[in-house]
Amino acid sequence: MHQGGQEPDWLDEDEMQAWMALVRLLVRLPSALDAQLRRDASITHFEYQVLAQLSMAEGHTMRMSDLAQLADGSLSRLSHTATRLEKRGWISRATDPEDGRYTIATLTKSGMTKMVATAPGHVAAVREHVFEPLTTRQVQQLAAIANRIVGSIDSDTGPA
Amino acid sequence: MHQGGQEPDWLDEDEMQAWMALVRLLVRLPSALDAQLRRDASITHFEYQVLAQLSMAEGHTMRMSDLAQLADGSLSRLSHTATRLEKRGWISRATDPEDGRYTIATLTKSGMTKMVATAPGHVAAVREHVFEPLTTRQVQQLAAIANRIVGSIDSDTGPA
DNA sequence: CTCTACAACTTGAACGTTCAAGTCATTCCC
DNA sequence: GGGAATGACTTGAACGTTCAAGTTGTAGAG
Repeated sequence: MHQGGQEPDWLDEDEMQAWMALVRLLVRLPSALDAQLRRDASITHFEYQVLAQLSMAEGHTMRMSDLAQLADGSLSRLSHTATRLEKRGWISRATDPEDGRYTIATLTKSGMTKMVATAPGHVAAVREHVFEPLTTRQVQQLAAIANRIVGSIDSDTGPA
Repeated sequence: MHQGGQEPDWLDEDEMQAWMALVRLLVRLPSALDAQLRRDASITHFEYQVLAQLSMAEGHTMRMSDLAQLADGSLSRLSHTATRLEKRGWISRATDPEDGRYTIATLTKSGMTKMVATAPGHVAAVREHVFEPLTTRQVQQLAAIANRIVGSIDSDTGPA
């Protein structure tokens, strides 16, 4: 808010250009990736993330709260999403026998099949729009930049 | 399974790390900026973009279709948004007298006041989360990277 | 052992976006 | 000049996310 140095009220020309480019990226890339998943798999990017995290977990099982964090979403959002995924038969939920407060989500066999069918197309889209247009060096730069920005947001609000 | 040619099926470790960092950025930065605008100005980021574009236009006036493109949204989305902004008294719409197919949106005096009150806080948030955590060099890199990725998306779908 | 506090969900309503029509004005072509 | 084609919106319903309760389960204090 008030770093010691100078904080002009507006952005200079270079900053403005970078900012507009970033806004376009923030709008277009998510919508392009969402569009591919909706078109080819009738699934949301967030739903994909949920299924993907489960498919990578031990026993294809995870607590809802851990899953929410890994998939970058609120618990409420995950709960609604889980309801939908359950209706489609891709996951199931059960109370954690070791602690009744937790709910454990499990990827079903059908859900795993869905992932196997969906992942290659999605990875291809990511590759096409992110890794193909960039040099190896730019990919490293991007990772560093993204981590820096997210770090700044985390230190502002809940770092958890 | 992979290594066949230039397109392996999965991402290697560096790519995976970069990809996860990017996804986090794509989720967290928009929501952080939206949150600031909602909290301090009861306005959406898209609504802000619309008002900002109008405030920068000649005569604070623009065709809906041009506005939709500059604000990176569909015409339908802009139309709904315009209805809301009109109800709040920040813009007005009128048929283009030179061509009845177009609709011209104009920022009202009250809308300009809103912008003047809202912009500094939003710019501060952008500065805090984007420019402060990055070096000048990283800002340049980010702009180049964003343009590359958006270019790839544009060349795939509608370049317009 | 009960009472309070808290954490992990779940739910329903409100909100914004998308999608698929639908309306209206202009242009093109015969 | 009439009729199809095109482009610029607008509208309403469906969908997903957020926000504000509400429920349930456990731990901790007394």
